Amino acid sequence: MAAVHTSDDKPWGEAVPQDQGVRQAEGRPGATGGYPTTSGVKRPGRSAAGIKDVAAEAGVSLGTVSNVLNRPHVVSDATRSRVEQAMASLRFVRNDSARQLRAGSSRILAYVMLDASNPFFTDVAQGIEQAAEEAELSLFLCNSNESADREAGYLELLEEQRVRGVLITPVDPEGVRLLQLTTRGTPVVVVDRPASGRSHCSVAVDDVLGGDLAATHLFDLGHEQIAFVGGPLSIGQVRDRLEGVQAAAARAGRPKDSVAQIATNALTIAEGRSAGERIAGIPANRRPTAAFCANDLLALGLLQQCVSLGLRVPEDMAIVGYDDIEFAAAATVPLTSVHQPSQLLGRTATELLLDEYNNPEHEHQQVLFTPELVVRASTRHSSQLVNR
Amino acid sequence: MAAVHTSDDKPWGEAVPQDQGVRQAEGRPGATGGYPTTSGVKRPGRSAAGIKDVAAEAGVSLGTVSNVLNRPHVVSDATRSRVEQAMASLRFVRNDSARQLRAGSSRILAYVMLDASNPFFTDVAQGIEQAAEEAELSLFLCNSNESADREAGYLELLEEQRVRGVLITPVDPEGVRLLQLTTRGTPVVVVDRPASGRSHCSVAVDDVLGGDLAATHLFDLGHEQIAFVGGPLSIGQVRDRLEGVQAAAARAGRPKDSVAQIATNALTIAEGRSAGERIAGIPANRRPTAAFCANDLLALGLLQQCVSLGLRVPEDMAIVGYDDIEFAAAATVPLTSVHQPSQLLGRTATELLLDEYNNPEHEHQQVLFTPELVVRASTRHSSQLVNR
DNA sequence: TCTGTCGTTTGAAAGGTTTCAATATGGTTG
DNA sequence: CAACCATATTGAAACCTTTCAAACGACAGA
Repeated sequence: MAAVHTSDDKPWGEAVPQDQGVRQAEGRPGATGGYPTTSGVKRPGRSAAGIKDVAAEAGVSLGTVSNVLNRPHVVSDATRSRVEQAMASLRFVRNDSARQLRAGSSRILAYVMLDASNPFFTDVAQGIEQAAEEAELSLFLCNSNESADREAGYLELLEEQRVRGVLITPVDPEGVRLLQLTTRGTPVVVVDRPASGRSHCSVAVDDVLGGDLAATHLFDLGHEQIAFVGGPLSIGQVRDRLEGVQAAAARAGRPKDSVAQIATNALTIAEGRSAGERIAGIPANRRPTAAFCANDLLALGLLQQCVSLGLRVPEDMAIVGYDDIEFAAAATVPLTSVHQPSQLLGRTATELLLDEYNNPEHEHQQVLFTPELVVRASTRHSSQLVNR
Repeated sequence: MAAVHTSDDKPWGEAVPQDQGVRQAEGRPGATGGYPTTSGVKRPGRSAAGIKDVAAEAGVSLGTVSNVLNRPHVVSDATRSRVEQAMASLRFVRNDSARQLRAGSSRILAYVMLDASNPFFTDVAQGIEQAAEEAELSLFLCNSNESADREAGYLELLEEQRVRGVLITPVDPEGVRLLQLTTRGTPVVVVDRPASGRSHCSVAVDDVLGGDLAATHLFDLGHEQIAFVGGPLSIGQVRDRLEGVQAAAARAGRPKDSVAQIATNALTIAEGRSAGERIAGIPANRRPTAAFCANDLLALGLLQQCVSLGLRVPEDMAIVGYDDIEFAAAATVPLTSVHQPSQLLGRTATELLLDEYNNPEHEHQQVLFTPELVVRASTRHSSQLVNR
C-alpha cells in the first residue's frame, strides 16, 4: 500500500508523454527522459460531519449551531465558543448546497468570458472581481473560448446552480439561452456588446467611434491609403469598428478605395502575422502606408511580421491597434491603440447586476462608454520619440 | 414604470464617472460626455417551478420526472415526451443544490490561478479545461491574483460547494488551508509547484533545470557577464531558476560574480522595464551583455526598455525569458525563452485529480516535467535570422 | 386459470441546512 | 412576590431532488 511507484508504471490513467529536447538548433537537451514520480499515501475520505454532529458534540440544538453560523451575535459567548470548538474538532465544513437549497440565495457571480487568453477580457474580469469583492460576492470565471456550445453549457450549469447573476461576453449575443436565463429569473448583464433586445442590461464601448478615432488619426497624419485588418465580420465589434473607419473616410472626403480591407479569420496574433505577409506582398506603390487592426493581438502579429519582412514601423507602415492591452504598450515599438476602459466596463456591469438584484425598481440599461485613442510610437515618427 | 432614464439620474448605485478625452496630444476627443442609457422593463421574478410541479402538470409521479432527468431509458416514450413537454411549458430548471445535496457528487472542477492576466496560467487553464471536458466535468476559474486572502476565500468557498476537486497554483504552497482541503476529503492537485508534503499530487516543471538551460545557453554564446532578473526570492520558482543559473555557472567554471542579480518586486512588465533602466545605467564596460529573466513578462519589459534606451538586442544585450508565452514569440525581437509544457501541465494535473477521485488505489504523485529552451532572435545575432 | 416475468411507475425516505414560532432562563420592575 | 421583559435556546417544518424497494399491469407460458 505504501509502495513507491517507479516511473514506468503509470497508475493515473493515460500516460502523458513528454516531448523533449530543444526546439531549435542551439539549446542543450538537458536531463531528458520521463518524469520521476514518488508517492504519498492515505486517503481520508469525506467524513462529512454535519451541523447535527456539531450540535451533539457541543451539547446544543441544531438551531443554535445554525445561529453560530449565521447570526453569531444572538448566541452567548460561552455557547458560541463551545460550538466553534466542536466545529474545529469535527472538521466541520458547511454544506453550501444545503444552505443554498434552504436559504434560496447564492453569493456567487459568474463571468462567462469569450477568450480567457486575451488580456482585454482578463482586464474586464479584474474590474468585475473588484466590484464583486466590495459587495462580498465571489466570482467564478468561465471560459467559453469562443465556442457557442461551451457557452451554452456554462449558462445551463450556472442557471442550475442558481447563481446570483451572470455577466457574459457572448459568442452569440442573439442566442436563445441568454433570453432563457433572464426569462427564468437569473439576472444577466452583457459585457462589451450592446444588448440586442431590452431584456437585460449591457455595458459596452462605442466601437464605431473607436474605429473613427483610429482612422481619423491616420488620415490626419497624412496617410492616403490605409488598411483595415480584421474579421470575420460576423463579429459585431469588427463590423462596428470598420463602420467607424468608413465614416471617418467619408467625413474626410476620402475616396472609397482609400480603405483596403484585409480580412482575417480570427482576432489572433497568428492571423495578424498572416495579414502582415499579405500586406507586405502588395507592390510598394500600391501598398497602404498604415494599418488599423481590429484588436491588439492582430496588431502585434502584424507589427512583428512587418518588421521581420523589413518594413519599418511607423515609417513604412504605421499601425493602430484596439483594446490597449498591456502588451500593446509594452511592444518594442509601442503600439498606438484605441483604449477601452476595460476594468470600468467590468465594474459597471457588476453594479448593474447588483442593482437588478437589489432594486425592485430596476430598469434595464444600455451603458455605452467612450473609447480613447492612445498615441504611441507605432504611428509617430521616431524623430519625436516621446514614449511612455 | 416604463419611464426612460435620462443620463443625469443614476439608478444603479454609485455613479461611474467616465474619464474621457484623448490621452496624448494627437487624438480627437470624439463624442465626449456621459453615456446615454435607455431602459427596458419587466422583471420576471424567479418563479421556480420544481420537479413536483412538472409531475403534477404531466400527471405522473415525482419519481418518474426524476427518471426522465437521470435515467431517461427506463421510462416509456409516451410518458417521457409528456414530461418533457411539461418541463418546457413550466420553464423548469433543475435545482442543482438539491441534486447535489441528495446525490452527493458535484461535476465541477475549479482551478485557482495565481494571476489570470499572465498568459502562462491561462494556457495551463486551457489544458485543464480540455481534460475536464473530456471527462464531462465543468471548470470554474478563480483568480487569487497573488493575494493569500483571496486564495483562502476561494478555497473555503470551493470546499463548501463540495466541488469534485481543486487544482491550484498557490500563493503560499505551505498554507494550512490547502492541507485542510485534502484532510477533509476534497482532492487537490498543486500545479506549477512541487507539493511540499505528501498530502496531495503535484505537477511541475523542473525550474532548476530551466535556469540551467538558459544560463548555459548564454555562456555557450560567449557571454562572460550575465544578469539574472527576478524576484522576490520568496517565490519558489524564482529561487529555483536562480539556483539553476548558479549551477550552470559553477559547472562552466565561471567566477561567482559572472552572474549579477537584478532584483525585482514582482514578475511584471513594469518591473522588467525598471530592471532595464537599472541595467542600462551600469557603465558599459561593467554591464552584463546578457540577461535571463525569471519570466517572460519581465523579459518583455526589459526588452522594451533596452531598445528604447538605445541598446540593441541581441547585439548589446541578449535576453532570455521564461514560460514561452505567445507574446514572447510575437515580440518584435522574438524572445528566446524556456518553454514549459503549460497545457500539458494542466491536462496532467486534471488526470491526477480524476484518478484520485476514481481510483481507490490512488497514490499521490509528484510529476516533474522537463523544460526546453526555445532559441529565438533575442539571443541570436541578426546575421542568422531564421525566425519563424 | 394460474404463475412468473418484464418493463414501467410509484411513494416515501433521506440528505444538511435555515427559519421561525415557541419555550426556557434569569433579571427587573412595580 | 407577581408580572413582565429581554435574552438565549430549542424543535420542527421546509427547501428540492434522488434513490430504491415495492407495486402495478400486461403478457407469455404452463
